[in-house]
Amino acid sequence: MQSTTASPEGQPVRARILMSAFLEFYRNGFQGGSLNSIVAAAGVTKGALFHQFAGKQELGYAVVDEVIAPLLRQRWLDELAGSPRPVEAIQNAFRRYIEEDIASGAFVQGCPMNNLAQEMSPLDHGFRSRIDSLYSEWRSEVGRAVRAGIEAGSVRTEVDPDSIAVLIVLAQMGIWGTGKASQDPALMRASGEALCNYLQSQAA
Amino acid sequence: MQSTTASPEGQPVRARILMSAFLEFYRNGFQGGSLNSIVAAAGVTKGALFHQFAGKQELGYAVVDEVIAPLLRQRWLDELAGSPRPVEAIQNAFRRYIEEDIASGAFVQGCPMNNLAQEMSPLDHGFRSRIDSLYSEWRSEVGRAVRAGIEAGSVRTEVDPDSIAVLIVLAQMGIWGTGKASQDPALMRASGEALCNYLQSQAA
Amino acid sequence: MQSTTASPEGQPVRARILMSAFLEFYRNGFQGGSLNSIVAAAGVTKGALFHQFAGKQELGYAVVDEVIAPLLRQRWLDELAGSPRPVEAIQNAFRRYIEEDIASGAFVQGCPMNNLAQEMSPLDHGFRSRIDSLYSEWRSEVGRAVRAGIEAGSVRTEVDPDSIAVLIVLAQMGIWGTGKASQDPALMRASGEALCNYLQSQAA
Amino acid sequence: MQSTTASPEGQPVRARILMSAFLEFYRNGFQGGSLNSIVAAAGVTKGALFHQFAGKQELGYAVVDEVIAPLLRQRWLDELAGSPRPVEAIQNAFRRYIEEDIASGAFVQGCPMNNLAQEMSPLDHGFRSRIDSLYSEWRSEVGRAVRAGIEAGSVRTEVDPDSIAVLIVLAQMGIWGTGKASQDPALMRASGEALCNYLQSQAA
DNA sequence: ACGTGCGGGACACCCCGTTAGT
DNA sequence: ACTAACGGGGTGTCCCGCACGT
Repeated sequence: MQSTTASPEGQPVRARILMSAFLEFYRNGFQGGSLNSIVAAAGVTKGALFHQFAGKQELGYAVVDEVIAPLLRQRWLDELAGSPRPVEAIQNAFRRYIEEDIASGAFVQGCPMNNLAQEMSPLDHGFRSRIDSLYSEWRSEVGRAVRAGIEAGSVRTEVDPDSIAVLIVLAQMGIWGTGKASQDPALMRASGEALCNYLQSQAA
Repeated sequence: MQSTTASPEGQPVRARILMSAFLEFYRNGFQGGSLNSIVAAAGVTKGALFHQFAGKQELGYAVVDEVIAPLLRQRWLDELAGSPRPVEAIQNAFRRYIEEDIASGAFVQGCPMNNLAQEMSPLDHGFRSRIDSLYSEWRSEVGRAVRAGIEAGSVRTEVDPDSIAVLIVLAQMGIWGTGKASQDPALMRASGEALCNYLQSQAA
Repeated sequence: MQSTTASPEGQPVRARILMSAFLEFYRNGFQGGSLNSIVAAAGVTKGALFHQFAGKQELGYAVVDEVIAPLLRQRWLDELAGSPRPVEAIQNAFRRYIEEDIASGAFVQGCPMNNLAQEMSPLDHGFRSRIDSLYSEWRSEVGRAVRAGIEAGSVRTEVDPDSIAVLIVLAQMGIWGTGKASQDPALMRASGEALCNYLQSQAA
Repeated sequence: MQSTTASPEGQPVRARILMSAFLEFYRNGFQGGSLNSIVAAAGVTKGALFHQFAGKQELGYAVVDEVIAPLLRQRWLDELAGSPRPVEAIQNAFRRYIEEDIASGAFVQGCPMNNLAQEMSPLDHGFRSRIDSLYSEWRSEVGRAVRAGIEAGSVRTEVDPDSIAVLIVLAQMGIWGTGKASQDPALMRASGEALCNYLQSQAA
């Protein structure tokens, strides 16, 4: 029944706040992000924010759970699920998202999940455990896909699926971190290709 | 009678402020770090800080130039300089620092340079250009060492030195980022080994 | 089907709110007390509260009228009504309630009526007039009882009933105030005994 | 040396803040008092307040230590110190201050020390211990004066000095509490006289 | 009769910078 | 070279009250 009554801008208030918060934290970090900016951008009041979330911390947690996690699954995990050729799927994903983020300019802001991980992991257990779970899920999905690829014959039998999974997630951090620090599209592309070349050597 | 007069604690004022600032920013980030905490930890007053540095921003720049840059060179670049076997040297460095940081517990705070890079690159050009220069220097040194290794016969001739350099720096970001996000020593070790195995495959 | 429908917890909503409000204001004062805490403790929503009471102020008035006033009459006035030996009755009441409040620990919170009187009298006429009426009633009842005691021969004929009444109510404020400020049961007992000794000197 | 540089209004900033805070807390209680009102009345900024006091709590403690305690000693303790006729001295003090507070209208605000004691004792140990110490000092001084009166022959030898001291402090709470709750000068005078009559019966 | 979502504003905190003085 | 007092302003928190809806 949801008394959300479709607000003026057409989105329910809670979703508007979450989206604004995601963007604000993406741009300025969690600690640097301002609730005033968030409510202003969302077109709502502080009262509405405080009604929906117990405070800045809970809002941050909700951003991870309700915005970042779905984004991760949509971008990286879903298409990996049933693929018999995981190496190609991963290469394609890297190449596609690198180009997308360069085209949109988003690459200079890095990866939203990694940004939060690097900023908040040592400071707040709630953030750390949520984000660590997502990275674990990511590694686990890659491992499963690689194992499937070995069975399907598209991946060499000697490779260690868990080791590859660790390296891929690690490389995603590093590639987007490099793009953010250098703001150099060419360097970001080179980073992606360095990884893709390594992956190619693991294919059957 | 230069202002380097040894203060009560035995260090000149400017150095004490720099060290406190480095630690504060390492722990709480640049935006989250407090000048009040810094001066309190350094045992000086705000007046002294503002006498030595024009403001928080300039202090941050000085931390990069005068603390982080030397640290980077000492830890990663110096021993790479004349080594005829770069692959081994890099492997050793990774293994040693991973163990050191696990032993000291510092791994949960990540890499100071990467922390600042991820937080400040999109927000402040002064930080970004300084840090990007350091990463460039790093890649350049690795590339030079690999080329030397090829000439010395310790590295296979097919490898692209620049590509390896990109990948190594990228992997350092990713490994320390993984350690920070997971707070799991085993996972950090596994990340390091995944990289070292790859490097091994590039040796002659 | 009046709104007195027994709620889940077995008490009608209005009574539950009043009790929660009484406790909240007793513990944190009227200004410091939070409506959110009250509704949470009562297990109702703010809508219910605002349906029953026009606002915080009216709720406070209702607490005085419907909780504190009955409490006062039950504890101090009822047993005084027909007593021929008022001095003993008052002494007994003081001694009993001092011990009860020490045993329950409530003495560190003082007297609910006096607390509200001291906090709100200069700030809000509605509170002041209600509470002042109760104190007047108290003095009036003590005066009547003392007069009855004089007629019954249990009180010396020289005493001024009104003066005694003033002093007794004043002393109740002072004793519970002393207990609250000192949190020292021995001092509270000594205060009560100092009063009882004085009263004894007024008996025939 | 005091760098207080005699501010525009002629008083050093810290003293102006303390005085404003005392008045604000006297009128609205500690919890109800607003730092904004205090700085506005003192003609200073938030920065100045925060520089002088660590927060609202510390400001409240300083008001007790640096405003209320001296006031207590000046009004009640000093002239009691060497008096050979303590009963008269105390009676005079009560009568004088009751009339003064009625004339100034301050009696409707009660006693500043008792106000804070009743509001904050159960909520904050720092307030409670400070104020309790002052009340203890008061009782101790009255006890000493009564003992001196017994030796000087102005007080009956049977009276218990400690018991009288307890009663006097208790009565001060009660008298000013009564004045505040009733806002009736006649009732406040009657309260004072009831106490003075009792004291008279203790004189030699 | 009562629940939900929300408005608007005040609050204490505390930050970074400056200025007058030593 | 260094200090202390102080200026403004922005932060997250959270409160009381209303307007719907059922």
